[in-house]
Amino acid sequence: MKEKRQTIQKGLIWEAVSAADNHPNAEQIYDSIVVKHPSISRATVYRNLNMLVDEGKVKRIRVLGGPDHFDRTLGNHFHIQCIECKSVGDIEMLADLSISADSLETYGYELDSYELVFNGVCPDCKKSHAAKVQ
Amino acid sequence: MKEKRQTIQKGLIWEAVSAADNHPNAEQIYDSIVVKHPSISRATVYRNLNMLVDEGKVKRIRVLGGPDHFDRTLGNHFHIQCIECKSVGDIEMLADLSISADSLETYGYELDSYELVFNGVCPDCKKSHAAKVQ
DNA sequence: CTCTTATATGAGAAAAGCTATCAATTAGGA
DNA sequence: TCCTAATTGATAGCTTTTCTCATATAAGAG
Repeated sequence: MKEKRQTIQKGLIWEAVSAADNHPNAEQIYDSIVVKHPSISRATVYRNLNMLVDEGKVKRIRVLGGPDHFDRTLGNHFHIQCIECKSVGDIEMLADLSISADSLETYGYELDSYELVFNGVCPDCKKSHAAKVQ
Repeated sequence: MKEKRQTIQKGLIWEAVSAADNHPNAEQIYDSIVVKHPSISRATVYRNLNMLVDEGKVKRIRVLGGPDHFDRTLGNHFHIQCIECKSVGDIEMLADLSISADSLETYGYELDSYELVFNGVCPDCKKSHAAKVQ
């Protein structure tokens, strides 16, 4: 009795996250699937995203005042969210936080994960500001 | 017509955040105030916490799967949350992220803030594990 | 000190995001 | 093909936070 069945839905959700060039949230993933597979439920999307996160195949990106975003885990990088349009972009590894993470043991904690998210104004939104000011 | 009135409630909320040695969430702040000032409303607590965050007097700590926590901003430090008991602790500055932050401009972003949260098991929860296993 | 009025509050409804529940469906081994 | 536990879809429910609006109040004007 192994357990962990492969289902159509699981496949579609994994595809949707993998294919996305942005960092979609659960609703956006649902939207992208429901066109081709109208019977899919939001609950299934949330459930499977959680599974993928638990399995380490997908990273959950928690942002200020909005739904979680999801990212196929491909190497070490951080994220930056635009505080205006809410889009999420990638930031290449800037600091080696794994070193910092190790020293956490001096605090008596057993480290599980860490999350670094930058907040700023993206190039596009900066541009539209300039347009408005003129 | 300046505008930004000082109220009893504002004072109480600021006091509550300042006095707390842990990193309370909105509900805990409400609870600590309501004993002495029973008429205070949750809405007022949320409203004023948001103001304090906007003014930079208080830092919002966003954690996985739970309410935001709040911390009086005192110098540069990060946070670590126990993934079991949900308590939030302080971590002294381990890496100079302001340097990393500067280089974000190469991405065309205008940086506003960043947030680094570690997730792990706190000393107390580790202890109770050990107790159970034996 | 009183009047004025725009800001702030309190109470509760509502929104947003996510999880729980459960009957019906289905993957996949026997 | 059959069996059965895992999974799904639908929806209710929960948690956290914001919104709405009538009422109360801070603080400047007179």
